[in-house]
Amino acid sequence: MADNRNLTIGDIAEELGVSKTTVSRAISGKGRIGNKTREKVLQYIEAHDYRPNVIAKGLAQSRTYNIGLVLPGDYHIVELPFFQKCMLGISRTASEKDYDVLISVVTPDDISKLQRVIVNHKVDGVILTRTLVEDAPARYLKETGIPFVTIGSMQDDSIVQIDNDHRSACRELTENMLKKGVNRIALIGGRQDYIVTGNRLSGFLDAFAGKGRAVCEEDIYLDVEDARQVEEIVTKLLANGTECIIAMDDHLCGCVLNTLQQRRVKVPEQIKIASFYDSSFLENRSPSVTSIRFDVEELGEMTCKILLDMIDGGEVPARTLLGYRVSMRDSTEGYV
Amino acid sequence: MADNRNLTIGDIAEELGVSKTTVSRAISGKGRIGNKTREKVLQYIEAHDYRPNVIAKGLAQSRTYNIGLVLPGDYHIVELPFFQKCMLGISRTASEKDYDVLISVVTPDDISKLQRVIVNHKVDGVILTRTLVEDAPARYLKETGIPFVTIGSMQDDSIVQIDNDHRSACRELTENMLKKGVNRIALIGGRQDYIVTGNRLSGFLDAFAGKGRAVCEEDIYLDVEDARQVEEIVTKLLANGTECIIAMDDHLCGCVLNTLQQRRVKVPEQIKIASFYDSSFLENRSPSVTSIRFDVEELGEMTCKILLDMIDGGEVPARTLLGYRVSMRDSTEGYV
DNA sequence: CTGAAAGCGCTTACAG
DNA sequence: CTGAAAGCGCTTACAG
Repeated sequence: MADNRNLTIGDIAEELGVSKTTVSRAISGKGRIGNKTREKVLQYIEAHDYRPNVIAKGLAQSRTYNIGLVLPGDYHIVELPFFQKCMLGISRTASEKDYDVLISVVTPDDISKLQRVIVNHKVDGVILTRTLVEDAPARYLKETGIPFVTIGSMQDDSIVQIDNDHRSACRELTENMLKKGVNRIALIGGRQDYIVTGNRLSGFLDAFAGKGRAVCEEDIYLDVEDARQVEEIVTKLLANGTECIIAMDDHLCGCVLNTLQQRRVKVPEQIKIASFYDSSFLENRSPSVTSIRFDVEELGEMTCKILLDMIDGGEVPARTLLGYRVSMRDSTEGYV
Repeated sequence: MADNRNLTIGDIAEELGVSKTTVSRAISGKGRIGNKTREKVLQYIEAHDYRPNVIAKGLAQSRTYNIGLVLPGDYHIVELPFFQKCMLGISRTASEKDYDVLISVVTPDDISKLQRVIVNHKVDGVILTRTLVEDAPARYLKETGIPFVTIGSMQDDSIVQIDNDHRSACRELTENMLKKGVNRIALIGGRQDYIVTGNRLSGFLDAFAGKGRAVCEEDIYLDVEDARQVEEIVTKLLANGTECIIAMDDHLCGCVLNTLQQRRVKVPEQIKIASFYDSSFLENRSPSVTSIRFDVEELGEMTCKILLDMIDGGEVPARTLLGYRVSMRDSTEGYV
């Protein structure tokens, strides 16, 4: 194991009485080479468990065989399983192509960790795992010219984007509720800097518009971040005659459920609840919570595949939209 | 920005009329060099925003300036915020020393992703983020001779370990309950393959032994993984006269709370609950849940620091034990 | 089909 | 204090 650490292309060449060029060609499959010669080299390699030094290979080709994965370092965000699942999908796909994943953690006001990785030439391309209205990382990457893609949508069409269809998803969920005869529906969402917040809101509004219904402005709460805010909002909504609350993520939904439990308000009898679903945290609650599911690992895989294609100089679609599934559960039962 | 991509040490040397050697020395600070010469080079570098190619530097020094972070790919585990928080601490510390973090995801029966990274010489050292009784990754790394450390304890003293003191933590928590006059305490824990499970169990037993009390065998449930199992156990415990349930992690605790809620069992009046705390998911539940807190980001930082020392050939402590905090909250109130 | 040589961008003995 | 040269382990025109 430890003793083949230093087996190089030169060693093999010498041992086999051929040139390093030949060995290199046998390995890479590039350039003309005799069949017998190739076999001989390949066999030797196999037998001695030779592994090329990817670093040296990278130097010669100006490649690193690494992709950069940019993760948000903000407090709450980090705890969402979304990023972890993304990472799994990305990592798996990268491995298959002999690429590795190098992480850098950024916050909206500090992208220095990303810059370091780029400037040090440590990656061949980058994946951004969320998109902001004012997206400093995207702007920076665009300037450098390095291949990169975003998970999440952006206005800028020149940026390659992969996303789930949050707008349609939220529309469909809302429509389902309207069809049931639930009329007074409230929406609680996170930061408006996140583009996804706006998309979900649009879907919500689409559903109402489709039915020719008006939305109460006071039923929409955005930029909600902590449990205390949720508590206040829920209190207001209960007094309000709200029939259903849609939470834009599971963290918010958890806060809503806790508040309702404290107030001894029964779900779905007194109020209905729905959420966006990334995690298993809501899975076993009772009642089970209606929610929208995305296949986040698939999202990661697809994203990585597209980035790798870009790095190889291939043509890739400017925008890729993945699906979703609306799971109606106990928390929205009733009203026929 | 994009145009200084190719500024090399050779360009600088030529421009300044010195040798590449000199430039290299000015940058690295190694080797004797005239003060004026150094200044001249440094100024040029500053003015032209030169960034050394870390890859080339690495090749020459047989270094990569990357550390490998091994993450578990098992289903449930991935969702625990523990690993994400660890990663933040590690990444931050690594950045400070100009190192980057490269991730590889392994499962107990497939460590090929880790092997690839090692065999490709892509990292200078490795961090294992959990420890198993039969730890394939640790065994493999030990064989290769590469510097590595584990987050979590191991039997093998030749392996450098960093861990929180789970045993003492669980002992103290249990003692607190015993002191309150709570006698019938049950313990629900995860897989026994995880060394941490055993440590927490030991702490639990320590507390009873310290008071000269016997533990009911039937109050201890290990290898519990899913919500259904928890449900059965809780049902049994309720029939049993159990006064308190200690859950070994927040996922299990969440399952316990859900079951109790379904059964309309009141916490803490009818039964008391305590947990181990990594996340904010239990934070806003009502009642608030008594739990043990660890500073996971600090754990990550410390671990990274120690690994970097090892890589630099420094002496490091074989075992580093970090603290904890027991937070008594509403879920264990009562009994004086 | 095969090889000698230059090159990727750095570092580091070895001389001076 | 400074430099010419070899080397890290690979790739890739250029010849033959």
